[in-house]
Amino acid sequence: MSTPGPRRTTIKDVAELAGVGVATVSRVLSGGSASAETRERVLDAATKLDYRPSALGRNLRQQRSGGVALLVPDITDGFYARLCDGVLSCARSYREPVTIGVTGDDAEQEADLVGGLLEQSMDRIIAVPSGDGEMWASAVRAGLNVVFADRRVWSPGQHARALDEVPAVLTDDRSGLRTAIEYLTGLGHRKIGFLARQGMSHRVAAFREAMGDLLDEDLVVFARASRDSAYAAAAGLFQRRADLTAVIAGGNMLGEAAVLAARELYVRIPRDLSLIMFDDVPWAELCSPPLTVIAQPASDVGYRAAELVLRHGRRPRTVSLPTELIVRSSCAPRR
Amino acid sequence: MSTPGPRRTTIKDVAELAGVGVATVSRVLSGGSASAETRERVLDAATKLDYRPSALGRNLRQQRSGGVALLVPDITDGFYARLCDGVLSCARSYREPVTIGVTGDDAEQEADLVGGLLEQSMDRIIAVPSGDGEMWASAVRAGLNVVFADRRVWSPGQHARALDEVPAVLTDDRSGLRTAIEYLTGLGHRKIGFLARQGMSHRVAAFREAMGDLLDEDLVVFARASRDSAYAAAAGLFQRRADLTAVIAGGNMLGEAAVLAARELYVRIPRDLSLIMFDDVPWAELCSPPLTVIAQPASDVGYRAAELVLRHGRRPRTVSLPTELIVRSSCAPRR
DNA sequence: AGTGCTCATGGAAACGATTCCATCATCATT
DNA sequence: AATGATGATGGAATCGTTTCCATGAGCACT
Repeated sequence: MSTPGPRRTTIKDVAELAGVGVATVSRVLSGGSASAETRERVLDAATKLDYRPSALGRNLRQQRSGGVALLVPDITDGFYARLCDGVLSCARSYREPVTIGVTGDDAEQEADLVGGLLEQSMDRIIAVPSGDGEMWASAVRAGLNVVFADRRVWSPGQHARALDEVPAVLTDDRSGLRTAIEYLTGLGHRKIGFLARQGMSHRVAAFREAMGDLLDEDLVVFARASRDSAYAAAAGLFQRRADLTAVIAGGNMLGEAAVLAARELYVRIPRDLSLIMFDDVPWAELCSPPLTVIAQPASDVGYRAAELVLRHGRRPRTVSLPTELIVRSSCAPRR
Repeated sequence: MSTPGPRRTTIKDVAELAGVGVATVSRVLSGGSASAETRERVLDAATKLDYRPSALGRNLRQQRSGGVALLVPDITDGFYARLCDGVLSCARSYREPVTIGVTGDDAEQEADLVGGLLEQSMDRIIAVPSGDGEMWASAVRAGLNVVFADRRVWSPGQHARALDEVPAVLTDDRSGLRTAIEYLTGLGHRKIGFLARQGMSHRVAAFREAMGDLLDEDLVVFARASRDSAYAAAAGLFQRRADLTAVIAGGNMLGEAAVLAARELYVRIPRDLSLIMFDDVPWAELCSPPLTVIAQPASDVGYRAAELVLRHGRRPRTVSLPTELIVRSSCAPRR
């Protein structure tokens, strides 16, 4: 059935050809000390045999499989796609493979995925967490090396501080939202809505805070992770509250849904409704009208997170990356 | 430094608690034959100890690491993101981890990545191939279990047929292009351009074939994998050939670039130029004007490819998934 | 009763690397 | 010249699983 082909060349073969012991070969190849002459003989033999150390053997011995895992809610979302890209590009320079899983913003799937990783003895993981702190706390206790990206999660109990030590790479949503809201209120808007997705509680909290007295709790709505749900949430909000004059979409899928729903309901942007969207995606400029957005350095978030988990040096608690309001044509003064 | 914590429970512990040999435990757990009583005792012990077999040990023994690798040109491209999603969702049901790499449509990076996978003893890979047949042929000879997705590559020599056996999941570009071109010629267009990206030679070939006598080789242009390059290619074509009245973009990034370039150059779509884009992305509808597209079932491509590589049953050579022309507002009769 | 067959079973040998530890040579110091 | 320190070296153990093989029990048939 399978190819009976020539056995893979092992460290033993190299040792034999070089006339040394396997231990010496291992040492030379992983930068240990050896005499110049031996080193040369080993290296020679290795190249002659085109020897590639088997990750399998190494992994078993070291009780950990190499590589990094990456958990995102939805790889189809441009933001997370860029985040992945950032991780991938950093990991590449370390020659570490990246295993990706999508959680769909669902705690159960997330727990499943993490369980699978544990089974693989993966011990490094970058996650956009969806689940409860409980699960992550136990994962950390199990020795998993976690870095949070885009959002984080806190220790459930007031005693357990495990999660509070987990490094995280976030975007500065708070300040992004603040400038966005300043911009909108400057245009005269008072009734400002927020379209959120499950798992965006940090962003919602920032919105609430930035809105201050203006906050109308009825104007923040939640959608689940799907496009349909986003559309339903947007359409529902627009129909329910005719007095709404501006809305902030918590992500590009929400923004897309908002544009679509507005079009469907004959709500004109920006004449009837001003729209600001989180995340600057290429189509925001192509859209009609071009969308004013809060740009986030998605790729950098991924890259930095990967650095944190891979370099593993002395690491800062949390790094926060700047956001930027890019004004295009989807906002107008309140009429 | 590392936790001195309680040793991971191994198969040996289970055997001990159940009062049987390790071999028996292994058999029971992997569905071998055993007496009812033994089976129960083993299962009991396993649950009591919360035993999870270590993938590391298994992998070493079986000389192959589990999981699937997936190579795409650019995960930031909506089409490939959806393809990934399809693969991920299929792999999930098999509980197989997926390792993703991006090639950037570059043969060298691709070869690097494949080398890395070999080192990891990954033996199953789904790839959108960029490189030459040589590399893939040698990978197949090395025992790699390859399935091509979205496009394929043929054996370099006329003797070596290794690659021709590799299964592939493709979209029916040929028929998609044919209907698109029929549509355009029906609107009176004769000078039809094609915006391609490196690695899209199959699509270009299909375009050439479908164009027949109408083909003007000067109207097909190539871009590299970046957004800038796509923009440059589109702008170059539009400026160089004022007689162009219609253009087909070979992918959504090319389409985006075409819209942008047209806008920049005051070329009005569809009045001055009709545009059809490969791949129906959400923003195509949001764009102004909404874009006529050749829709491709990206997610299905991924899913089917994953099925092929994971089920590994008797497998068909190649499966071709239908495309669909979705007419929106980016094409108009030639004036 | 003896022979042959089918099972369940457990010991032990892989798999390929790293790493502990003992050995030995070399060299400097007393 | 004897001792100690240093450094290079290789044998062997180890990681956790699967799988080969031998053993022995149970049973049916001659």
